[in-house]
Amino acid sequence: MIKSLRGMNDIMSEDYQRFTHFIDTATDIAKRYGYHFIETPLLEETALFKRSVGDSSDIVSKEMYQFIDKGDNDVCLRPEGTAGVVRAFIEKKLDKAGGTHRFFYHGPMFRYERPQKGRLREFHQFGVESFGVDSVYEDASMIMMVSDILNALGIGYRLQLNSLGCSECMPPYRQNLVNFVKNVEDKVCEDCVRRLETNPIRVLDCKNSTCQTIYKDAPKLLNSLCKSCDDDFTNLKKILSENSISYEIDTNLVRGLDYYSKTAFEFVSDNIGSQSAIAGGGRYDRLVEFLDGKATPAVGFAMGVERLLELIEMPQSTRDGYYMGALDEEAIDLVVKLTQSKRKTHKVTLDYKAKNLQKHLKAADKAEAKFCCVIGSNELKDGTIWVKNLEEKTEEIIKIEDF
RNA sequence: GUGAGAUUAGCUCAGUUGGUUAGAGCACUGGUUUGUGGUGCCGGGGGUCGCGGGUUCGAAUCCCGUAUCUCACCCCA
Repeated sequence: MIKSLRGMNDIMSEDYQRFTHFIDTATDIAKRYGYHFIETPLLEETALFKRSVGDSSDIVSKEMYQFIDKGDNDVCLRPEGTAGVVRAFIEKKLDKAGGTHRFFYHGPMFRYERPQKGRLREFHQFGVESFGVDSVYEDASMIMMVSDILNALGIGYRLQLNSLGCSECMPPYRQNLVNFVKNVEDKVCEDCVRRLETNPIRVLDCKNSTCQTIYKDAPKLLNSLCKSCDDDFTNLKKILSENSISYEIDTNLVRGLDYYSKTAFEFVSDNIGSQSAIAGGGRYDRLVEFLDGKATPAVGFAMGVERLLELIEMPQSTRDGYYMGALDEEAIDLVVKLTQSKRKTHKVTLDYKAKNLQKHLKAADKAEAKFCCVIGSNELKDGTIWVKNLEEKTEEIIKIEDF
């Protein structure tokens, strides 16, 4: 038997209900915030991700579905959504056009990882990107938007906040941190030694308790911010508080992708295991420039759809539409005909076989129909149809032409 | 990529120190109460026990390999 590839799932039945409910809800809210849908290709030039996400990140260095296509191009399946949207933004020359441009997207992403709960090789993200607004109010709006989406879905969360500084204050801080860690290099774990080379800021959220003890005295990013970054961060906290969004400051919160600066945020859930981040994002003012566009401030976030599906409270399903059945063989053709016309306006479940009334009622109940409609020899003779409202338990016999 | 645990019917799971034809509940399906459901009664179909080797007179059960899932690390949404 041929099975689906490791870490790749079929989405159907109840999962699909949840999936579309999430996408519909998030889409609706994104539109209210002024965002427009964008669909970018699943396949992009590998260089795009090397330059945006960063060569040193795990995502690019070991998790990409990368191959040479028949035209000798080095391509890969997208491991995340932002890079493609930024590429499209620049390619359509919206950077030169100026103004603000807001996009949302959703679709599959691919990373060659070891699957576990909340982590798949093909997974789905819903994300938004805002270009051209440098005000921290935009960062706050975006956080409130995520909050709106999660609230609409009945999902509980904690919001963690940090500032990663800008090109002015981050590099000196990074150097300070590297120096600090180098002095204690023999005491920290292997992973941290490796991080020193790849992504030094990452040592801060190392889960090793020995490391954590050592890093208590490490220089703090929030104490090293320049005036502009510090003001923005203070402002952000103020705006969120005024809008009743509660948050916790997490000085160790580091986004995994290279392009983030200033505001970084993560929404986490305590109810889905170790893969607890359900949404993450932040500001990336330098990325458009990195990808050869005209410098444009930008901020965005992405949500992991599969992680959210487990947490969504689904609205109670209600009876809807009609169930049609025949009590006698002779009535089947008429039932089929009536079903066809009823389907122009309503959901109709049709049974092709003649059965007794009890069977039909059971089937109608299972189909979650609101009305059970049957035709037998009596109805056939009188030109009527028997209709029972399964919710109110009322029934009536009506003329075929009035049905 | 590392470590640990799982895998038996469509689903959730039993299965004794290795011993006849591998079970249950739910689901599915047929009959029935002679035209009234979601909650009656009686029956039926459905499993190369994840896959491949090995040990044994005999393997769902023991051993080895492998795939997948789960949990943790790592990473991230």
